Amino acid sequence: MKKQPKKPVTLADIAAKAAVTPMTVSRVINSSGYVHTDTRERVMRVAREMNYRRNGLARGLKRQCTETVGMVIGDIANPFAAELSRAVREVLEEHGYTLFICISEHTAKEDVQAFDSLADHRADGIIVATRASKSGNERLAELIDSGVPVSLIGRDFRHEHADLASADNLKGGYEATTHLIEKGHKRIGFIGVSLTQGLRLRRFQGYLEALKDHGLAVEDQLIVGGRDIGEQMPGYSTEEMGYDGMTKLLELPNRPTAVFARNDFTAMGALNAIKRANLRIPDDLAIIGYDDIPLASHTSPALTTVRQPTREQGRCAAEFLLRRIEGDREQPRVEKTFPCDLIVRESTTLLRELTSSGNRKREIKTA
Amino acid sequence: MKKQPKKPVTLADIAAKAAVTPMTVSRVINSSGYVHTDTRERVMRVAREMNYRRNGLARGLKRQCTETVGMVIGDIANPFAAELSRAVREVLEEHGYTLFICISEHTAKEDVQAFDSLADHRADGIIVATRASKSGNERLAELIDSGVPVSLIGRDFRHEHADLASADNLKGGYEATTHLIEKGHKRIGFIGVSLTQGLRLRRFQGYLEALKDHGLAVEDQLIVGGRDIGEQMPGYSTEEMGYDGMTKLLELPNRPTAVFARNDFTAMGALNAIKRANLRIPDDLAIIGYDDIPLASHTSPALTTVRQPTREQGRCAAEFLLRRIEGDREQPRVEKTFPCDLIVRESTTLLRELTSSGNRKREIKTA
DNA sequence: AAGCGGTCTGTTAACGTTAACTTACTTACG
DNA sequence: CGTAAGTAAGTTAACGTTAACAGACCGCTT
Repeated sequence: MKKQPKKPVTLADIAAKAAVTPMTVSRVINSSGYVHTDTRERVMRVAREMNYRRNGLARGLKRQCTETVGMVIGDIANPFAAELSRAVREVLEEHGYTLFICISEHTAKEDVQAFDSLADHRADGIIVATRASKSGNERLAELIDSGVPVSLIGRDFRHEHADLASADNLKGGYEATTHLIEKGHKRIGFIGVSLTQGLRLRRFQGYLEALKDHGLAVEDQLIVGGRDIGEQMPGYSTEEMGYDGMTKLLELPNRPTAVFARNDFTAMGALNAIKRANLRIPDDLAIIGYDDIPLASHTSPALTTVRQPTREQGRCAAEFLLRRIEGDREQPRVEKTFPCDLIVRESTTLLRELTSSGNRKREIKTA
Repeated sequence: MKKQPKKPVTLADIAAKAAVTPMTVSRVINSSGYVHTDTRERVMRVAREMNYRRNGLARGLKRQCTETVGMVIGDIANPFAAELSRAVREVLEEHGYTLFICISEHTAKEDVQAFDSLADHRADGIIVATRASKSGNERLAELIDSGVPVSLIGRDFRHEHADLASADNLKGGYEATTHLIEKGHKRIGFIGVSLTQGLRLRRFQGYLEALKDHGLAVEDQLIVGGRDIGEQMPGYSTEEMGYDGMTKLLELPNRPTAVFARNDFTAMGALNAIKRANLRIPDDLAIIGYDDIPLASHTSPALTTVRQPTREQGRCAAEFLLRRIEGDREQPRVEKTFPCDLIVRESTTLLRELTSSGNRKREIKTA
């Protein structure tokens, strides 16, 4: 009497065995409507015996919702994205939604693919945490127009009906740079973008603005790394970029005294290059990262960096999305920007500053 | 004549506008069967105009397959898992499948939840890369029994109809330890497990066996870190564990001369603790990690570690799964184990060894 | 001219579930 | 004792798609 495992058990199968109609079984499974206690127990027993699993496809088709949310991120293995997804999941779970994650590997093509997959499989909503791209934005706009609830995290894209949670990376970059300037640095490099591509990166804009506001010149040769070919680079390999970029900077006849790295991984690669060159940090070269990944406090010297409120952004985006899913899909856009915090650690702080405070602005000699 | 964005466009809508039946539209959309060129073009035009998106639920329900595969991983932000998922996706994409990822955060409860979600939404197969747990294994067995194709990566769980790809971490751990022993170390610590929990960790078993085979005693006090409370720890925070563990080891009256860390993050935390204690690596303390994450070659000193063939495992698991999805779901289990490579870098190699080779076995003084 | 294979399109009936409605029986109360 | 409210089921018809089959027409062979 062993059954073929091929065909999954359906409500009808259970109904037959329990001498009721599929509708009654449905009521039992969903605990909705009236069912007599005896019947309920009988049905439940049979369902368990037959190892019933509900069919989400049929259910979703009929009910027009799947209790599922998709999230698109550019790069797994990025502590920032990890924390984001964790926060998103937390919120969704409280509301009974399941999170499915798609990875775009930072390419526009797979970004679009991910949107399509999620939309086609009728996710109730989509959270987008990937970098903007032309084709991605277009497809996104199409989906939003056709009624798919969308919530963005730090993506440079606006739409009337898509909410946005982001960090104030412009200010973060500004403060990081200002921090270095206040330490007396006048020649500050940036690792991780090309000048042309960089304009899309808010923290880089902050860097430029800070230099300008303090009357410092932007030197092309101090801006290194970043490939112009569409940034097809998974974040995890950016330490390579940091190492290479810093190596390039060190070869300059007149090298910078401080460096702002695009993110902490880049900073760690740079850190390594500096050490290999037998230079002292921060005495010979100060360095600042971005994101405050867990490792940042575990390098030596510990990395000065900028923390963005990751959990908050994730939770916020999830809440925005749920409001849209469960409420009016056409409601006007909401946008929330979270402030960033400068986390000062050793990589920008001279040892003597650590003990004696005061006299902050000080000239640091160029090498 | 603007339409309500609420109701998604269906084949019937297109059919009406294009003066054909839904079946014909279906044929056009799927490029199957005969359709006259004129008709095809007309239908395609209308479909594009109306911004049609196919309904994966209805499609999956009717066709009994969703062209979707689910993957469960314990921890996003783990370079190992990232590389795995990348490889899996690669293979799946070649075969027209979409990958959805679920995160279990290393808890059994969410492991089970992820399995359920994927099964309920009728993923065509599931790739499992999480650590084994009792409840997880049970649910997994149920699903496999009821015909869901499952492929495992490095999970300590066997089932007649679930394939397995894994790395030989026992041997990896053995070789790592042997490497240290050959460098003359006699007191070798392990950071990252408790003695009781550790028996599930193959690389730790390798450590124990290597010690035994070389006539070295296992000292309880040299084995630190790892919490007994179900290992609820996301990998990204393991640098904390490395730092704390190493700190504990350094406080011992008779500290080890070498340390094997559970993974590279742990090793990096330990590295940091050693530096803070102003000890030299590897002179005072040699250290070896595991996984060879990209950062491992960018620490200073660069980290000796064990590399597992990550891409290969991912591709293999995906191929196993596809064979099962597209072929006989009841075919006997296939299992493939990949060898690991010891990657010797600076953290276990004395500087003088780097220049002059030879005379490998040498006594290293205890501090 | 009958018949055959190829082309094009339409019809029907599911896939598994559930919203909405209907039926029937029970109890409760003025 | 009639009727309203509550309980416990069953019936019907979708949700959007497609497999399977059935026509209808074409040109081509024999």
